[in-house]
Amino acid sequence: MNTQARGDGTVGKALEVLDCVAEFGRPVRFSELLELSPYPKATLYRFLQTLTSQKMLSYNDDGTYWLGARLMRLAHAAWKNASLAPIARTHVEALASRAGESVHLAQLDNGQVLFVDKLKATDRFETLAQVGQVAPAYCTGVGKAMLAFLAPKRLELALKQQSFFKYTEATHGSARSLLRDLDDVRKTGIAFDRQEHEHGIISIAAPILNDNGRVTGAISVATSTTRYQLEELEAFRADLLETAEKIGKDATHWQFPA
Amino acid sequence: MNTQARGDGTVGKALEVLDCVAEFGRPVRFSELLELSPYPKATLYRFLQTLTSQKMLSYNDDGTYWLGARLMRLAHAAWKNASLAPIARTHVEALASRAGESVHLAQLDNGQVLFVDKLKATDRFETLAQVGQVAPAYCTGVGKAMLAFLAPKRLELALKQQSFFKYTEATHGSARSLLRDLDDVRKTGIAFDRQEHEHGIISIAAPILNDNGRVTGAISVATSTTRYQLEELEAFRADLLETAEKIGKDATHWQFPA
DNA sequence: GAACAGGTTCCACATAATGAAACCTTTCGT
DNA sequence: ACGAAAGGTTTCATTATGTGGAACCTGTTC
Repeated sequence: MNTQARGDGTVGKALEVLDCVAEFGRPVRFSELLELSPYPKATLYRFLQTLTSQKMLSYNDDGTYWLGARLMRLAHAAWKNASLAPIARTHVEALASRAGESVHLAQLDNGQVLFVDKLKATDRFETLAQVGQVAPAYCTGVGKAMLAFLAPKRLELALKQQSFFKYTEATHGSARSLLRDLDDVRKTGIAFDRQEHEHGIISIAAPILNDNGRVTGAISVATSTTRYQLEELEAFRADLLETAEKIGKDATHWQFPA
Repeated sequence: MNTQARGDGTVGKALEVLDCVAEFGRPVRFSELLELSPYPKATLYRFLQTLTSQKMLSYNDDGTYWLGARLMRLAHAAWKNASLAPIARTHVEALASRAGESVHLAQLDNGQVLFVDKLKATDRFETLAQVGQVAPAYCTGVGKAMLAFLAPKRLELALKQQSFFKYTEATHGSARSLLRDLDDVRKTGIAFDRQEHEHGIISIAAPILNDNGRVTGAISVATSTTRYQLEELEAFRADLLETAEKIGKDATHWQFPA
C-alpha cells in the first residue's frame, strides 16, 4: 500500500460520477449531471449505463438516475459489520435526548476520524445525515480521545498521518503540541475540542474501550459557543463517560480493525 | 437503456470484488479474497489497491480490507434521500413492537421489491440486517400491494419485468393469475403472501400511498406458519392499514422516483 | 416545418487493464 | 541457523477496454 494514490483509472472515474449523483441529493437527469461532471456526453452516458447495469444506480422511467439497490446492500454490510453504530445506537439516542445536544459517534480509519453516527436530539430527520464523513483526528474531540488511548506503536503511525494544518488559532500545529494535550486526555479520560477544527464549535469526548482496553471508537457531545461555554461542557462529563463504558461493554466481543 | 446488460468492463469487475468483501461480513485478508474471486493474484491485488485509494475499501494495518468511508457516505446519501426508511422509522418501530413480529418496509425498484427497512421486534441487533435486499414483486406481500395500486401503464411495464418463476406451488405462474389476485388486493387494500416466495413464510401487506394516491412503498407484517395461520393475520389488518396511512401522510412531500 | 434540446449510437484511436513470472519478506519446521 | 513455503508486491510486453467527436434520432418549440 505504498504506491502513490492513483486517482485515475476507469473505476475512479465511475465513482466520481456516483459522487456527483449523490451530491444532488435527489434523482437527477442526464443533462444535470453533464454540467457537473467533467466528461463529454458520450463518456458520461456510457458510465451511467455501466453503473445502472451494475445496480449502483437505478434508472427510473421518468428518465432520472438515483443511487441503486446494490449500493444499499453494500452500505448496510458496512454499517452492520464494521461500525459501532448499530451496537451503540440505543445508548447514543439516550445520551442525545438527555443532553439535548448533538452526539457524535466515531471510529478511527487510517488516521482519520470516521463518523459512524450523528444524532441531533431535536431533529429526527437529520439523523444519519453526515454519517460517513471524515475529519482529521488531531483537531477533533473524538479524534484526540482515540489517539490518547492508542498503543504507542499505533499512535506513532497515526501521528505520521496527521497534516497539522491550522484550521483555527487553537488548532495544534505540531505533534509536540498535540502530545502534551493527549497527556491530559489520558489522565482525565476526557478530550475537549476547543474550537480547534471549526470556529464556534466545541465538544467534549470520551474514548470507547473494550474489555481488553483497546480503543474501538469515541463518542462526543458537540455544541456551539453561542449556547455553551467550554467550562460548562463539564456538565456532560459523567453521563458521557458512563455511556462510553456501556457501549464498550456491548462492543467487547467485536474488534474494530484499526 | 436498451442495450443488453454489460456484466463485463473494469467497473463491473471491481464491484464484484467489493461484493466479495461484503460477503465475508468482516475484515478480510488478501489471501481469503484470492480464493473467492476468479482473478489471478496480480489482478486482484491491483483492484484492491484501486478500491482502497478510492476509499471504497479501507486497508487496516493488520493487513485486512474492509468496506470504506466513501461507501458509507454514498450509502447514507441513498438512505436519506431515496428511501422511505428514515421517514417511516418511528411508525415501523411502533408497529413491530405492537405486533411482536417482523415488519418489512419496501419500495419498488425496476419491477423488483427493494427492502429499505426490516425490523424484528424481538432482536435489536438484527435491525437493518437485510436492508438493500431485493425480491421479486409478483410473489411477495409488499410487492403485490404495490403492483395493485400502480397506474395501468406502470403496471404493464412492471409485469414485463416479472419472471413468474414458481418458487413454491402457491407462486403465481403467469400474469393472468397474478392480475386476478391484484383485483382482490385493490378491493380490500390488503395483500397476502400465502407462502408464495418461501415455504412457511406468510405475510400481510398494505401499500403506502401519498396524498396524490401514488404508491410510494409498502409495509408488511411477516411471520411463519409455525406461529400463525394465514387467517390469523387478519388481526394485524387494522394496525397495518393505519400505520401505512400515517407513513403516507409523512411522505407526501416526497416523491419516490419509480 | 425549421431549429432546438435532450438523449443515444458509431467507430477509429489511445489508454488502461491484464496476468505470468520474478521478486521480496515474514513465518515456520527441523 | 537454514531452507522452504506462504503471503504479498512489482514488472512489463500484450491485448482488451475505454474514449469522445461527430452523426443521428425523437419529441418539442416557435
